[in-house]
Amino acid sequence: MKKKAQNGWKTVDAPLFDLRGTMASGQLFHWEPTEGGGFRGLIDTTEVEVRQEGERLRFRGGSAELLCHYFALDHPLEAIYATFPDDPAMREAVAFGRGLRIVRQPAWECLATFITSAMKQVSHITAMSRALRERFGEPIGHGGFRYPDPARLASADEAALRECGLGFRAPKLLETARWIAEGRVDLEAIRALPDGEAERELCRLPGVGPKIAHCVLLFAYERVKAFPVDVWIARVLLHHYFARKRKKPTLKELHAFGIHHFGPYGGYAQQYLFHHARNLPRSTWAKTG
DNA sequence: TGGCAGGGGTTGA
DNA sequence: TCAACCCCTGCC
Repeated sequence: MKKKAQNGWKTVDAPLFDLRGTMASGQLFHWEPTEGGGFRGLIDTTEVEVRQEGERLRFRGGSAELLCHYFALDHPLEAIYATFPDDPAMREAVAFGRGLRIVRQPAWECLATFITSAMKQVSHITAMSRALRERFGEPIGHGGFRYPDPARLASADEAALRECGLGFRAPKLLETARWIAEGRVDLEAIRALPDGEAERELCRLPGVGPKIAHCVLLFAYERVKAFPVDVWIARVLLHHYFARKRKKPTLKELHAFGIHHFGPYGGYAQQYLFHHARNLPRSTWAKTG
């Protein structure tokens, strides 16, 4: 791991890492692209600007350790790929997304962002995240804002959240923020629970169902086997693995298939399939719905 | 320019 | 199992 300061810029080795792909893979919604082809954002409370130069990251703000941890540069990607099922869909997805990593996100920010994501496209999730930060978050550095903590959102009123574009998600986020601020739910305690129990605890929260619980397990609690099934993954699975089935599987059945078929790093497999699917022509999915 | 369909899900009946 | 929930974006 190399580090070298120059005008505040430092570098760190980042072999087999695709920064742009990771940013665009639907797990992060608050990084702003910069003119130099990089990104500016916050890692929890630390303002960071980062860009990729070959197999290295050039960054300012934060430390090499912080970036390595956040971007999960310690995950053994080649070994993870080796656990994936050897089928055409998976091979194509890995070839397309090589270097994509599942980031270690702060739990509250991850949970709150995914509560706002229901029935929304990436561009709008990004807009809601920005609006919430700017309205309720603490300002940091050069125009950046922290994600508002549960206590801050708990003290907001629903109308203010709706003004951030949340629509019917506003009361859900508000209630969940209150539960956490009041100590009725402890996200760090959930982190320590086994997968099944953690999922059940998350699903108690208003606005959290199986899909969002699986996203939090995967993106915040590093449960790399967790397998969120959203409409994109459902499309992929139906298209590649259930095309000949007469009876269309339910979401629950698709989830069970995903957990079983994709192995110990199912969450990684899911992320590669998702990222690949979203970048295929729309006509690919015309028949699968 | 305006109108309309539909979207990365949850929930309650 | 299914409609309702907000509202913004993209498309015609």
